[in-house]
Amino acid sequence: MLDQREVAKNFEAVVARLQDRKGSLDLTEVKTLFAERKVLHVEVEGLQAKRNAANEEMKKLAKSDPKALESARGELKAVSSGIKEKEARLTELEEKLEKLMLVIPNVPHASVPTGASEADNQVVRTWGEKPNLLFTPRQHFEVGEKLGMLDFERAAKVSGSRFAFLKGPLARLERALASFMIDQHVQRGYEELLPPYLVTRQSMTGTGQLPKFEEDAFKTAGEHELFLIPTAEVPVTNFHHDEILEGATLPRKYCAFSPCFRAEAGSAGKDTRGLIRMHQFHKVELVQFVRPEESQAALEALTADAARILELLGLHHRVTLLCTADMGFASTKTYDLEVWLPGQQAYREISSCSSFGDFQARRAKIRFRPAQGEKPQLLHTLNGSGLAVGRTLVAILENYQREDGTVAIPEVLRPYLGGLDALRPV
RNA sequence: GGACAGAUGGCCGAGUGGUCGAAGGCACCUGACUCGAAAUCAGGCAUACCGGCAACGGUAUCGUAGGUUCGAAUCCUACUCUGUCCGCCA
Repeated sequence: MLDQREVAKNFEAVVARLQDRKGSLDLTEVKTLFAERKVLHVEVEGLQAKRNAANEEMKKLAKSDPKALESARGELKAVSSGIKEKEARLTELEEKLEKLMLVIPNVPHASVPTGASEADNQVVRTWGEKPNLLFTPRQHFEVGEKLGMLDFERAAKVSGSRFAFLKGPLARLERALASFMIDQHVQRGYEELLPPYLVTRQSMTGTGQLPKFEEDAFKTAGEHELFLIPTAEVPVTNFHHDEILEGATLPRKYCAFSPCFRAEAGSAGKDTRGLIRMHQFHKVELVQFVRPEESQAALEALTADAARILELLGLHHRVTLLCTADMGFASTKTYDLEVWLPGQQAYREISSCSSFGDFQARRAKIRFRPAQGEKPQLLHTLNGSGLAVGRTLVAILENYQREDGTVAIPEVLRPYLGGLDALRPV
């Protein structure tokens, strides 16, 4: 959520920058409501002050003059009900304003390129090179099925489309990847959290998934409404909901492994084959809580922490800076990590690292005290995938495949697989 | 699922319908004392919004939402959450 006062103060500039995003919205109503609210607010406060003063008199009359008390009581009753009416209108206005504010996206950082589509994203750097395969590389699902370790048909029977069973060594590889990533991040100063996979509406609103993107989420049936997390970002960011952190304890860095659940509404027909786009997948997430002045540097560092996993796995990839049109709702700036998939002959997103400014902190009420005795203020949040485990598995299957259908296991993962050096057909 | 208990400031914890933005304590800040520190003493110390250069003044906030009342932290109702015990279960 944006700061209402900032929006009111720099209205033109904010509107202009929001126009650069896709599907920008009209903010004139916000401006009008803000002005109206201010007038009404002053009015209500004045009336309340009068009532409070009158009540002081009542206190005295109660002792000295019971008769005058009775007549004054009638008058004050009218005053009180008048105030209540105005208060109700004010509440209504505020709710309307709040509702509008909740669906306004974050303002892109000045360093974010303006663009009209993902074609305007900028490649910032590239690591490694495309593997030199002396045969026509297969796509990961062909590799997996040939190995007899990937079963979409049975998954469809059990759960429908966009689910998969992994079998044997491939299932173990998925677990190994997650453990490897977590171990690496813990070594780099991230604290591991194992979060709840079901969260409240409030938590989903705190990080920005709601109210605007409810159709993307799975939620529980029945009167006990809970949402399946689309990413560990939601529980981990809300870990500090409504808290004031001591400045000396910043930055706080967490990593978390979790399954992620996504309805994938509106992506019908996209990536229908394979493991790229699933209703359920595993991800290791990095989340940071930092001082505002440190968030830009923290984004660079967090992105590097995520990219480092790809480097250790020897996977060729590039880092792109998303343009204004391609950024997520809550983000001020986002780097995507795109891994090379020889089977697809394409770079595919495997991590998305964002800085949110105080946008999430304002929604989730996360503050810090800069120094003892100083006033609490909103901190900045960041997060990024480190990495999407399923897509990493895809990248390994495609990049490490051999002509005979076996798949080499990257050195760094072998200790997690009992020394296994390759996947071989069963 | 059943039975109780509770929800107050950064933390702990008092609170009779008006004298309560809220005692007291802890933590923290300033000053005094001290060579310095500890201890002690004095003062300060919630958040948000509005007005003001400022001092300061006003308004709201005691889990959430309603209600009663001239007036609610205090009374009533519902809800949420937490704790304890019992049952059930991985």
